[in-house]
Amino acid sequence: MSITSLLPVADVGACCAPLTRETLGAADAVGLARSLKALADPTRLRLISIVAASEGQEACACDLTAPVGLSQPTVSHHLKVLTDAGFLTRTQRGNWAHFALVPGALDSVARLLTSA
Amino acid sequence: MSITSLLPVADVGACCAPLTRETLGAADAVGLARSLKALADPTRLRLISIVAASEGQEACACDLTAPVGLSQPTVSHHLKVLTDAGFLTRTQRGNWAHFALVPGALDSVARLLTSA
DNA sequence: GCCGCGTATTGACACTTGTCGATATAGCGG
DNA sequence: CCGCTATATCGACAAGTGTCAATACGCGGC
Repeated sequence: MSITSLLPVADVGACCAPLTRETLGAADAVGLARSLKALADPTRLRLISIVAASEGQEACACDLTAPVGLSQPTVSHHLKVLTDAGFLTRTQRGNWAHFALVPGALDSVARLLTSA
Repeated sequence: MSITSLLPVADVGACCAPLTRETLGAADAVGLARSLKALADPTRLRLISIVAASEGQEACACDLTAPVGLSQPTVSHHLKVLTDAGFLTRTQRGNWAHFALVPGALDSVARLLTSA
């Protein structure tokens, strides 16, 4: 895990004007890039997708390992990255960990990329 | 440059339903991740932003090196990544290279991230 | 034809990242 | 209290990435 991910995360969307409206400051660019980096992995995209498709937009970690076909530690790692980046929330319920979409997090990033 | 970028690029948007509508297939996930990877760098975001803010959404490469404060080869590299990913187009005019935004490319990616 | 200028490519380097096996931690049921 | 199950962390490794200095390429002017 890089140092960068220890800095204030979950600032998704609390940023700036869309890319194409005015030129991005260096700091804003770093922040947006951090969010995009968290998304820029096929496995993580699929995990988000699966969670989003689950009812209540929430899924048990135990149901996430098989679909992506990777080892349990690896999936756990990806879930942590997504959680640290503010796209998922983690709640422990009994013995199981449940991950839910943070409403609006994806949309915030999308809004920054949109020109309209 | 990794092998992946040699595969059919510029397929931005010619993909699939939004992440949150239905679960992403493995292949689609790889494609979207590739697009996001191209964007997930502060320097590249700033380059896009500068190009977008230029008139005609087009800028000369000579005007792009100074603002980001990196060496000329590095900027050239980033511009190539963005071009290969289908976000910019390159046109040589005399001695100078001009880079323009591909209309709708960013929006296509944004649309895949949006739930609405 | 040669030179100078703008841009791209190459080679090298440190750093980051995705992955796994092994291990640690935490909660439940007996 | 003990073992079982689910999840997280650790350590290691290969592969990918951002950066630069050096060099090559291409075009216009002299």
